[in-house]
Amino acid sequence: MATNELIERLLDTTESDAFEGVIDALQALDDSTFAPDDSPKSVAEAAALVGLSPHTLRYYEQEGLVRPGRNSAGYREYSALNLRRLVFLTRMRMSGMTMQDLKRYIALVERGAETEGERREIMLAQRDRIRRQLRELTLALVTTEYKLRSYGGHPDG
Amino acid sequence: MATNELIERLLDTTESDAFEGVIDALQALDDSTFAPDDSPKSVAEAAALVGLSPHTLRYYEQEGLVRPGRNSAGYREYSALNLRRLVFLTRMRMSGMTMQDLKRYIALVERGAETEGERREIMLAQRDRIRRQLRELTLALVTTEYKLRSYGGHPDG
DNA sequence: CTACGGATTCGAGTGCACTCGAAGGCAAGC
DNA sequence: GCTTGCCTTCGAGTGCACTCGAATCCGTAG
Repeated sequence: MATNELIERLLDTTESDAFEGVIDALQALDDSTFAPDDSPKSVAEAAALVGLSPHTLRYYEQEGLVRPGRNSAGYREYSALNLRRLVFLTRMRMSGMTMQDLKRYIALVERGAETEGERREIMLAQRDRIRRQLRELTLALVTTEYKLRSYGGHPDG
Repeated sequence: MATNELIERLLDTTESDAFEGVIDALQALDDSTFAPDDSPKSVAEAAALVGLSPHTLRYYEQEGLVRPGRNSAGYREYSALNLRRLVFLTRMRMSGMTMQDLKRYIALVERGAETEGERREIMLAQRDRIRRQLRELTLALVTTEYKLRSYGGHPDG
């Protein structure tokens, strides 16, 4: 998977120009991975593409986070744009953003460009949370490495 | 806070010797931070030191994760060893280890040194989970950076 | 002696994010 | 035309990890 390679490059990067380049590359990769063509996807197909269950996708819709179209039989049809939205939602959820905050954010998106300032605030707060989590996770990683090294030594669990 | 500096050094480190050195340094720092002296701590003091609520500490005890002593009045007394255990528990919880797995692990610890092999397996699995999470968080960070850069541009939320 | 903060136990309640089940509709294959 | 399988809606149920409340006990300060 080329994503890993790009992430490695990102983590090694210090100049902000290269950083931006990698971000764009990852975005392009996302688009081709999650929306391989323009044909609308059923709820099952969309779920498989983004790694959620059909149930969860319906739940997200009910909460106002996505609005897929409907075909003549009333079935959901997820466009490439819908899929991009779903990928964004899963990323944010995985990074600990709550459903409530996500609903607030998406409501702003639907209200249009004049809400960008407020959205920016939300994303800045989210970035801080992610950074703090990265720190905590690193600490946890250190702790498990320490445990792994200590077997046969320290007796304190 | 010196922890951050040590983490920076850790993340910049490639030789495994230096890696181990930093791990030990962090462990020593932990010990002095969370058990400043040898006097046993009350449930409120212990909670403040590790950043949990007294309620949660009692809950952990009820689940068999710590066994603080008791004073003559029946109050809990957390020793330095108990505190180390609590720090470990919070680190593992923060990194997404479930209460069930933690209970399993601690039960093995209490059974003594002959369970080290099994404990090692659990910690290896935990390390993998943490690494995966680091990857997911990085992806989420990239996504929020992308959003932050895109305001004024892309119209797709 | 009494008030007070903080300790104890126990079981019940909360919030989050799904997750499921029931009852039924639609379209392709035999 | 009937089965099969995925689709629909709706409300209810689940699992996790706390979190709280009520009733009671302990020890120091005034």
